[in-house]
Amino acid sequence: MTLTARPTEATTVAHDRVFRHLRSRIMHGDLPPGQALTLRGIGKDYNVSMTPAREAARRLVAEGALTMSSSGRIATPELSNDRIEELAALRALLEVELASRALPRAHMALIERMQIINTAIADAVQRGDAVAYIRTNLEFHRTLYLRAQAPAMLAMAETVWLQMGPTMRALYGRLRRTEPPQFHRLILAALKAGDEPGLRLAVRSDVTQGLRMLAG
Amino acid sequence: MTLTARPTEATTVAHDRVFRHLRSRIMHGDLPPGQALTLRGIGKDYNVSMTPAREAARRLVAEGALTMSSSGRIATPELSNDRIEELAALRALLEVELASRALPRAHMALIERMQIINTAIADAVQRGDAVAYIRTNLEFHRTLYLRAQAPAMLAMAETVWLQMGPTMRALYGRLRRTEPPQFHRLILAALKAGDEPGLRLAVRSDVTQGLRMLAG
DNA sequence: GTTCTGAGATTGTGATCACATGGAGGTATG
DNA sequence: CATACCTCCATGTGATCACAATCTCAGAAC
Repeated sequence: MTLTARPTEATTVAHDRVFRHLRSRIMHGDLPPGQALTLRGIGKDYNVSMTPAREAARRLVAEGALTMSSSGRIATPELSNDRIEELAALRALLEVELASRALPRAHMALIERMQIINTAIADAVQRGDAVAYIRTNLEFHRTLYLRAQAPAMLAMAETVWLQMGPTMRALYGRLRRTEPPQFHRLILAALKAGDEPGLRLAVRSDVTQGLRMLAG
Repeated sequence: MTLTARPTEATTVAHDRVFRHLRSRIMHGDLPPGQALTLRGIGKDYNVSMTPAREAARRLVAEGALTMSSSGRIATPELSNDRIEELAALRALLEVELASRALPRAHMALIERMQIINTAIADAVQRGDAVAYIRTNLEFHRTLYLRAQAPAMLAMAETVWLQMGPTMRALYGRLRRTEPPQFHRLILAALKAGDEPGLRLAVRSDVTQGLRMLAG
């Protein structure tokens, strides 16, 4: 807690470390849907007692990253098709708005960074690395949305990503993707052209494409 | 977002009871912005130890209903004007969509229920009861949105309400409102007429009116 | 009057424990 | 062979405690 010497690291509190690490794993599809977790197990993984494990679990449940049965057992969520559709609609709503707000502030340096990330996505796809694919894909989006200067909106978008994390991984396995997302090129083109309607369409298409593959 | 409790059964779990009660108080403006809370104090209020109080507080922090300082102290949020604007924009985004989805399913019985709630809002306004005003106003909106069959989206809208709760109360004091929300009449009229564009506009106007008064 | 200091009180954190509940798996019974 | 039952282990819950960090505020120093 008092180790303020390290500049980049915030709090070193145990429950927060557990929370952040677990959150990242879930968001990036490191855990399959329906994966059961136990407080004692989490505690053992991170060398802490049940207390910090419980607090991390609580926060994750509150964010929808984990579900709790009536008896208190915790697991990653198994989403129904309706829920997946709804979350995709939420992504479309939120991310189109975020992209739109970021557009006036998206200069060339940002677009170039996004292009580099896009090549990393292609890498992950070629390696068939689902976790790396999800992580870099979200990084692509987050890089843009950070420019929107809308932290509450970005937090909501991340909450949606979090809820979809385990399912995204399962979906990736079914998609057998061989190429990077086609709509990323459209997003980058619209950004360069300052074309807002085009950007909105491209983002909406990108965030709902997985859904279309699921339904089709 | 909250646990799916069986309709008639009250959960006996302490931390959940604390969580729900505190959440309701915050959402409805029972606490002013910046109000500090302590775990031992919460525990005392609900006759429980620190443990359930901590868990409730964690969940509320995760939902944005409470903020945590770097030293772990918890308090209701004091929102900047930028943040208020952003949350209002989120309300507009989410609630316009929810209303739009509810429209095809909004039959006369629902509209009549909303009209009854609207008179309760007028009541609260006349009595100058801020908490009752906020609660009935949210009930008006929630009654409509429940018909949208979009639980994740509704949960997000509630999260926004939650974050604005304490500030809403403070705003209400400044507004010195004497009449019920004018746009509620437009919402009801659009519902009756099945007028989607009109409904979207009315909802958008309603959820951003407080903001306009703040800025103006 | 203002600022610094330091001691005491307050507060969050994490570990541990007793307890009740629920689930899994084996056994008996049809 | 299937199903009901029962026992034991695993798991979440809540209370309590020791501890460290932090806040508060009275009093001293300038």
